[in-house]
Amino acid sequence: MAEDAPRRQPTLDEVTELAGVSRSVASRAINNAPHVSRAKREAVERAVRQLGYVPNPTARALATRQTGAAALVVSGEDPSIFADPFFAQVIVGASAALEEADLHLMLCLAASDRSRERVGELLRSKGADGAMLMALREHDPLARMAEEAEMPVVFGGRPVGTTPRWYVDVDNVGGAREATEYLVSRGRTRVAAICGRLDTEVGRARYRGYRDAMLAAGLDPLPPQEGDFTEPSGAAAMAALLANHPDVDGVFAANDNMGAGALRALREAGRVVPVDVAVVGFDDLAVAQIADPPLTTVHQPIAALGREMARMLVALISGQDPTPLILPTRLVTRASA
Amino acid sequence: MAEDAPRRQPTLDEVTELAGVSRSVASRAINNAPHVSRAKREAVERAVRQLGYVPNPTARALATRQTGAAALVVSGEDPSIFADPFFAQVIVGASAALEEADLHLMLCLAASDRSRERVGELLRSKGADGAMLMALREHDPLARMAEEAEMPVVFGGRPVGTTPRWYVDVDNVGGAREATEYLVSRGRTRVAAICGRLDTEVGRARYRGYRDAMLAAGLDPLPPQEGDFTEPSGAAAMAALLANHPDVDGVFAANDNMGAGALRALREAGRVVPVDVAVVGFDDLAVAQIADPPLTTVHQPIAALGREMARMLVALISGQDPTPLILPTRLVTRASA
DNA sequence: CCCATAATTGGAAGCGCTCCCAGAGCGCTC
DNA sequence: GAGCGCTCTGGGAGCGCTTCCAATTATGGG
Repeated sequence: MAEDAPRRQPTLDEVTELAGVSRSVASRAINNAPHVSRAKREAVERAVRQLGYVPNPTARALATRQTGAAALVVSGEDPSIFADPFFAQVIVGASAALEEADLHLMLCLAASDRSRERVGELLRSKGADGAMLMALREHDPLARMAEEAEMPVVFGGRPVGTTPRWYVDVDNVGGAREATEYLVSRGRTRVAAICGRLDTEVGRARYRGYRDAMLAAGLDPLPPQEGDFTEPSGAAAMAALLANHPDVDGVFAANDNMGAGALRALREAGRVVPVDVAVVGFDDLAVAQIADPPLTTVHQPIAALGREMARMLVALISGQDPTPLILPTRLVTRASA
Repeated sequence: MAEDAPRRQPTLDEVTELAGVSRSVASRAINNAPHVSRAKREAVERAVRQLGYVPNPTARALATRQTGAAALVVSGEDPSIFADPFFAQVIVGASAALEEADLHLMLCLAASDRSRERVGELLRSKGADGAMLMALREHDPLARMAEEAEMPVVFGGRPVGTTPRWYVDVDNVGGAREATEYLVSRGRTRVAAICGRLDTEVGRARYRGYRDAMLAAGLDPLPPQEGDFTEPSGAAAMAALLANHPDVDGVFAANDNMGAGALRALREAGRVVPVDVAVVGFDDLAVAQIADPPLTTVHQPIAALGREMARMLVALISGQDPTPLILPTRLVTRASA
C-alpha cells in the first residue's frame, strides 16, 4: 500500500496511460466536461483513484489563465491595525463566499512600503483573479495600483476622495445619525463626537452623520475630537473633551474601541455613565458587550460586508457588472445610553 | 503613453525581442542570476521598464515547482473560532516573517467538511510550498491530511495525542502553573480552574499546569470546569463554580475571554474581585486590559508564535531541519488578583 | 601568436494542464 | 443507400517561464 519511493505527484499523462485514453479525454473526464463516454469516464476515474492523482493547480492556472485565488488586501500604516477584530469578521464572511466559488483566499497586510510594493506586483502580474481592498487611507498608493492593474477589484468601504466603480460599504452616515438622534431623543443636548481618523472615509462619514443629526435637532455640533480608532485614543479624546467641555452630557464614539476608552476615561474622571454622560459606540464588536456598562452601539453587519465583497468580486471575475452595495446599520441599545 | 488596446501582459519573449537577447539571458537578468554581461543586463532592464513587464508568477511556479505561497490553516468546527483576536495577532507575525522570504499568505478557515476537503486537496496538490496548521482538535482529519501530504508542515500548538515533528508552541503548562502559584502565593487556598475545551491540547495543558501547582502547594485541585474559550462560557462556568463551591477564593481561567466572563458572573453574584475572589486569565489580549477590574493574566507572545511558525516553515521549505520551539510566557499582574 | 580556461550566450526541452480541431463512428431520415 | 448531424476521440499547439547544455566569445599565460 505504502510506497515510499521518492515518487513525484502522478501527472495527467500517467492517468492517461493507465486508463488507456488520450489526454483530452482524461482532462475532460476529470473536469466533468461533456463528450466523454461512460466507459472511458469510469476508466479515468479508476486510474485517478488508483494513482492518487490530484491535478496540479499551477499547471491548470497557466493553461486557463486563472489562478483560483482572490486577494484580500488590508492597508494601514502599521500592522497593528489588523489586530482590530473587525477584520477577522470580514475574513470569515469573505472566506465563506469565496469558498462557494472555489477560490482560495490570499491575505495581504499592506502595512509597509515593501508589502505595498508586493501587493502592487501581485496586482500587475495577475497573481490572483481579483482583489478586495480595505482600509485605504487618503492618497493611499494602493488606490492607483488597483486602478492600473487590469484586475477585478472591489473596495471595502470607500476610499477618501474617489468613489470606486465597485464597492461594498456600510451606511456610516446613517448609522452615526441614528446614534446621535438617539442621544438627543434621550434628552442630551451637549453631545460631542469622538471621531476616527479624518483621513479615512469612515472617520469623515461618521462625523458627518453626527453633524447632520445635531444640526437637524437645532443643536450645535462640536468640532471633531479625533482619535485613531483605538481604545487609548478614545480615552485620551474623552479626557480632552472633559477638559474643554466639562458640561458634555452625551458622546458619540466612532467605534466601540474608542467608546470603551471613553467609558474608562469617564470612570476615571468620576462621571457616571449613563447618568452624567451617555455614550454610544459604533461596530457592535464583542468589546461593546464586555464594556462596563455595556455599550449602546450601532451594529454593522461585518461578516456580511466581507461576504458581499467576495460575492461582488466573484461576479466581476465571471464577467458580470454588479452594482455597489451599501449595507444597513441598526442601533443596539444597552446600558451606556 | 497610455495604450488602451486590449493589451495582454507583455511576456518574456517580448522583452527578449526588444532587448535583442535570448530568453535565457533575459530570464537570468530578471532574476539577478550570474552569467549576464553588464551590457545585456542593462538592455534587459531597459526593455522591462519600457514594456512594463512583470513576470507571470504562475508560469514561474510551473517551471520552478514552487508556488511562492504558504498556507495558514485554522481548524475549528465553526468559523466563529476565528473571531478570537488571537489569530489576528498570529497572522500579523506570520505575515511579516513570510514577507521576508517573499512568500504570500494563503488563509484557510477549515471550519466545514467542505473547507477541510479543500485544504486536503491544497496539501496533496502542492498548491502551496508549505503549511502552518493551527487549532487542531482531537481526531482532526487535518492531522492525517498533513501527514500524507509530502509538504512542509508546521504546527502551531501541539495537537492532542501526537507530537508533530515540527511545531511552535507556548509554554502552556508553565504559564498555568505560574498563574496558579501566584494565586496561592496571595493566600488563596480554594482555587478553581475554568479550563478550555479538554479535547484541545491547550485546554489540557493549562489544566495540567493548574493541577501541578495545586498539588505542589499541598492543595486539592478541583476537577476541571470546562468552557469553550468564549466569554459566555466563562461566565457560565463561574456560575456553576459558585453553585458547587461557594467558598472558592481564586480562579484560574484558561484564557482572557473566559476570565472576563468569570469577572462578569462574579459581579452579577455580588462577589468583589479581587477581595472575595481573585481571578487570573491567560493570553493577555486587549480584553484583559479593558476588563473591570483589569485582568491579571499570563502573557503569551502571540505575534512571535506566528512569526516563528513562519520562520520554521521557511527553513523547512529551504531544506533545513529546524527544531521545535516552545515560547515562554510571563505573568502580568493587574487588579484582578 | 596560439591554446587552455573561464565567462557568456542562445537553442531547446521541459513544467503539467487545457482546448481547439479535424476525423471517426453511428443512428437516422428521405 | 447516400447524406446529415450527432457524440466521441486523440493529436498537437500552446500557456510563460526556467534551466540544462553545447557552442561561442573573451581572457590571459607562455
